[in-house]
Amino acid sequence: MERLTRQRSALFAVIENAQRPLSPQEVLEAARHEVAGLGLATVYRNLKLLLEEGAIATVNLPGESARYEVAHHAHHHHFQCTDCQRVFDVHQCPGDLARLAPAGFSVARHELTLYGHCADCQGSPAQGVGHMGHSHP
Amino acid sequence: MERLTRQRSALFAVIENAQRPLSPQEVLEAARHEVAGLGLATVYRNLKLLLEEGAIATVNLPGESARYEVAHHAHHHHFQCTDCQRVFDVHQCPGDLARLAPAGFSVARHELTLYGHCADCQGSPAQGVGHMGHSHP
DNA sequence: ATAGATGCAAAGAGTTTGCATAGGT
DNA sequence: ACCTATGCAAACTCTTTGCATCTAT
Repeated sequence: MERLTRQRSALFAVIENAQRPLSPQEVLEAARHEVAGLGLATVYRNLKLLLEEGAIATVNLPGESARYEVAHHAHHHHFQCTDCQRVFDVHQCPGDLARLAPAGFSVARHELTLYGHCADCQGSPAQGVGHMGHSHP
Repeated sequence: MERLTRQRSALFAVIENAQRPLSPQEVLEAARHEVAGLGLATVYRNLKLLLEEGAIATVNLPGESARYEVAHHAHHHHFQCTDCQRVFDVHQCPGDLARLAPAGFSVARHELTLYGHCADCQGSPAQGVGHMGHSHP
């Protein structure tokens, strides 16, 4: 049976309260405010557990390592700001993408990532406003 | 100035002749048929060089490490077969995705990946026909 | 009390870099 | 001859695993 430890709840709370998908490192840093000696291995182990029980979901963007967000089962996509590197949810979907595949191929699923400037980075071409740290410093 | 070595031309030939994006490991294995003692570091160094001179392009799919293909500058997307893991080009594009982003966000670019069964894997639910190896054995 | 969870450190996988040598030009 | 490119091995980053200890139940 699973146990409710301080680290597990802190870790989940961090993901739940984030307004965007977080990397394991970001989760570690945020959760350490709550649980001082938290180790990175514990973060990875709990991310795997939370994934298995469906509490969180993996966000994989092209060329980036995995981020994690609370599982909101609705189909959605992601937007990455090319200034601040933060990732945001996009709840719209172009739909009907099956027709794009070559003849003889069947399409079951798709992933879409949009790139551009987020609302905070519109005016400032080199850095965001600084709500949260950059993924790529 | 750059030199034309056996390894560099073999390496580029492999990518040029492939009908799909290849991983560094796949490039190594294929190029070794031509240049016996080829090292992985040489593959990585030449991939970087070929990228810089615009001869090849990186193909980044969500959750996968980078693959490489010849640079055909036309905008296109990719399809990954969920059976054989191979990646194929998709030359169609849904277009007009800017409208999907949240208000205040500007969209400059997008990446789209389709998933399903390729032509070869239509009938066989567990493995492909075996033209080339699986990325995830 | 007991079995799962933690933290540390070591082990893996993928990619990059340092260095002496080989080989284009 | 010169100087880039190569191959090997070590370094690095990210993630996973082994193990002794801790702790929720």
